[in-house]
Amino acid sequence: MKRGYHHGNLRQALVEAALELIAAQGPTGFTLSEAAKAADVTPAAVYRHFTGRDDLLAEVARQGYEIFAALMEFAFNNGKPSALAAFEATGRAYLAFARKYPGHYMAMFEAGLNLSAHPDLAPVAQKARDVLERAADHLSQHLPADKRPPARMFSAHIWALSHGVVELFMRGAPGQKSPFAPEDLLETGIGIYLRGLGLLPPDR
Amino acid sequence: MKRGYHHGNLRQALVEAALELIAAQGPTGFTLSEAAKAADVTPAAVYRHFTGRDDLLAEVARQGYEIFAALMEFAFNNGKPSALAAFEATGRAYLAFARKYPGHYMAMFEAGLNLSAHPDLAPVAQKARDVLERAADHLSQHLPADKRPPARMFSAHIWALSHGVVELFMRGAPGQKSPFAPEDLLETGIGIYLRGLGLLPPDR
DNA sequence: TGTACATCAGTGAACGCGCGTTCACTGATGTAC
DNA sequence: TGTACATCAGTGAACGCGCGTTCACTGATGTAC
Repeated sequence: MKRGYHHGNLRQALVEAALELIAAQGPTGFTLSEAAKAADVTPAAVYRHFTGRDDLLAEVARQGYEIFAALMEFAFNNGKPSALAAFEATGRAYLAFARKYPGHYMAMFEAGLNLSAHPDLAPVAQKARDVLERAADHLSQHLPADKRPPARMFSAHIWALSHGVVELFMRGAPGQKSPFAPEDLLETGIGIYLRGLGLLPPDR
Repeated sequence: MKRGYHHGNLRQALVEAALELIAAQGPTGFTLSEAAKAADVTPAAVYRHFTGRDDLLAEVARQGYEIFAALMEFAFNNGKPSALAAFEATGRAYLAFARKYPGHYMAMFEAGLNLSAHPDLAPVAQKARDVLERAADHLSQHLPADKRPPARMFSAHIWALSHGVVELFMRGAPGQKSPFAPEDLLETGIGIYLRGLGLLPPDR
């Protein structure tokens, strides 16, 4: 790490400290003072880089959406090799993101951030949502127009299923254990759903 | 309300004050002191009825699971008039519960309570889960045994979808609005899923 | 019915704590000459 | 290359706040006689 002015890159160091705290204690357990401490810095120093606690939290979420959108985009891969394969890849990418970037995920979806209160946040969040919707739209082109559900509804179903799987079965829900791996749960769930749409052959 | 000893029924009054606070500010925004204040009582009075903040929160969740299980049981109605109708009714009941009892719902699913740390909580939570699983099991009897997914997986899919719909599309997610009513989203989602299982005719 | 007593729900004051935030400051870094 | 100066990232002390929790208490209620 290059040491530049004083600390070097305190801004990013704070973001990373926040990430670990959020991953460990949830978005509400995260504290400006603790993040400062983890970055070996006085709490007051945080105010050189962020307007306050909320702003730091929002930056964590923003970086999360950035990574998330990129990951989904990569998985979608412009609908190649096939609309179906690309769609299933985005589903897997959703879960992979939640697993690999728990701090980001929690900041994005469990912090209750007001998107419109943070102008930097809304567009990148929308961008992430758009990828999934695009994948759904591509795929639904393979359906006869009269039995085609709106792509936004289609993608909302998958988003909801994925989010539910993460929240209920991936978090080490204390005192409760899932009999299935989240990845399997999502994969089979999406499979059944796509069969229901006529996008997969009816037989298993 | 019958006025009994001193306050009457402070224990339940505190639970109800907590419910409103949780519904308004989320489970982590809930505060023992505020709940006491809302019940017109000193914070110290709470300790006559609960061992502390966590215990009060857990009681809110416990009552929630109680209501939830009863509601699901009622909707399931022992699989009548048909396994399919009963199953769909439980799905609707899930969402209805989340909408009607937001404070309970949040305490149950968003507070991150450690089920095993609160011995009263685990059995009633399990009871609620069992209803949905029973509904799934009934329904899956209508499938040929070789294409029948395990009932627990089946019910996990529906649970995850329902939970995701609540979290993403029912909460007045600030700065973000859903194009679909959560109820519609869940109903269509379950419909497609059941068609995928061969439990509904393939055509719309 | 009346009185003396026991119970115990709720009080009020106090505690230590960590929080987010502010402010005047200092001293390391970057830059102009 | 050396010096004087400007910048500004981070410090350290302080603040007011609300939190959960404790404790000795008080006084309304219930009960025994």
